[in-house]
Amino acid sequence: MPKVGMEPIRRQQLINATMAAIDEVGLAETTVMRIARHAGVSAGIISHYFGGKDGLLEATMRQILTDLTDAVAIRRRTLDDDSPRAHIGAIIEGNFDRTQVTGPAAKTWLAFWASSMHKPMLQRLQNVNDRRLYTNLCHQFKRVMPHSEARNAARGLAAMIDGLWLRGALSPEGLNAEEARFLAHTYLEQLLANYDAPASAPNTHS
Amino acid sequence: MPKVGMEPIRRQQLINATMAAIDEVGLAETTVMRIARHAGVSAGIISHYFGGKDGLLEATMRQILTDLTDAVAIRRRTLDDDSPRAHIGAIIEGNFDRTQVTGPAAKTWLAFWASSMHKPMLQRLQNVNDRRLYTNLCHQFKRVMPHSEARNAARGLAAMIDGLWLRGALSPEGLNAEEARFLAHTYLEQLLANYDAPASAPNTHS
DNA sequence: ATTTTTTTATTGAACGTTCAATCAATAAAA
DNA sequence: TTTTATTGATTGAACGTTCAATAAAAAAAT
Repeated sequence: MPKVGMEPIRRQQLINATMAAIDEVGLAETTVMRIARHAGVSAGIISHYFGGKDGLLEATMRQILTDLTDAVAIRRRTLDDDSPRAHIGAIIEGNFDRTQVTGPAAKTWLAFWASSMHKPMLQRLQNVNDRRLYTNLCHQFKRVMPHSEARNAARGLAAMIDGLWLRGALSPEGLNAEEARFLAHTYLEQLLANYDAPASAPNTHS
Repeated sequence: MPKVGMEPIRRQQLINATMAAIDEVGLAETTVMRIARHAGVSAGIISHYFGGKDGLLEATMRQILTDLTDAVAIRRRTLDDDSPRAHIGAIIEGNFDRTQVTGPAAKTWLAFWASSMHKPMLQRLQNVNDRRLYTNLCHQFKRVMPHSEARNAARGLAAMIDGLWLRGALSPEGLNAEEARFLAHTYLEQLLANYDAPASAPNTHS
């Protein structure tokens, strides 16, 4: 089977297999053999392409974070309205896209989240992303409210997004993305209510 | 050292040592030897009192959940005001007490949270607690707003509490409990604003 | 076109390490 | 002397990594 130019293909295969394995049995029981079996290759290949198991795990987390960043960035770039509400709305939407909020990516994300507490490299990646979410939210809120208010709004909305997502990942039924988005947007409207004109229709507590 | 009636003492010692170990190096690298060393006993004693490592981990999670439940229950029992606002406020306060929001309990909690995704017994414990938080919030909100509204308010506040706590556990500086409580209470006031008279002073966006 | 050589990709058994669990031995209290 | 509590060396299983062997494709030579 050795064809030339296998590297990018195998790398992606193994990253996907890693997510599948973590989704299946959790990070603690994800062995290189299980990952290799998912990818249909041998265990040794992991060390060959990623230097070892840790390298593969790091690459997998990197991809998840990249996917999230892209999901947000694309929505913000294709905005027909430059208002803070539109930007923050796009951030919410992007955070509940996550390539696939349901399925392997979701549980993998949470597994890495917990793991990052004690692995400096993962913690660094985690922190960069957390800070970006907060900074972006803060910047938009500051356009319509005092800075101290904006900081609290950003902290609150960031917590709500993570909390919705966390509860979704843990609930047996998985994350109801539609409901999560609704709750986040409703909260956003409440935050903006005192400073901005309502979006399209006033929120009528349907 | 063998005195009679050591069982409850050793059990507590080992549970505390488990939290200390998880706080120190994370769940993945928490071995029975490390726990035993923290407790100042030998590794074999863990199997003797808890049937094995898993038994000890389960007991540790049970205690954390019990502590949380108690922290909420105590505050709700000593309420001088039976209003929904007071009850929900007590739930918020209890959730940010957690015996010690900072320190070993916090990281242990998150570690178990992630682990519960693939361990049925931990998942059951996790679910009972999540459901209780939601049910309690929902019941109080229903006293002042339509049921469908109340459900959303409860889901939103539950997500905010978990999200604040999650971000706190992960941030290098640890959870700022005071700030978290402030954000949660502010959100509560926003949720109640349309249905209830303000608490003591109107919220003046300080 | 066919054969030979070189390069690249992959395998999987072997190795060393780590860990949880066990249990016979031990020691202190009753 | 009996009971209770505890130890810690041992055991067996599981894991990640390594590396010599292998096999297929690509390149070179015929």
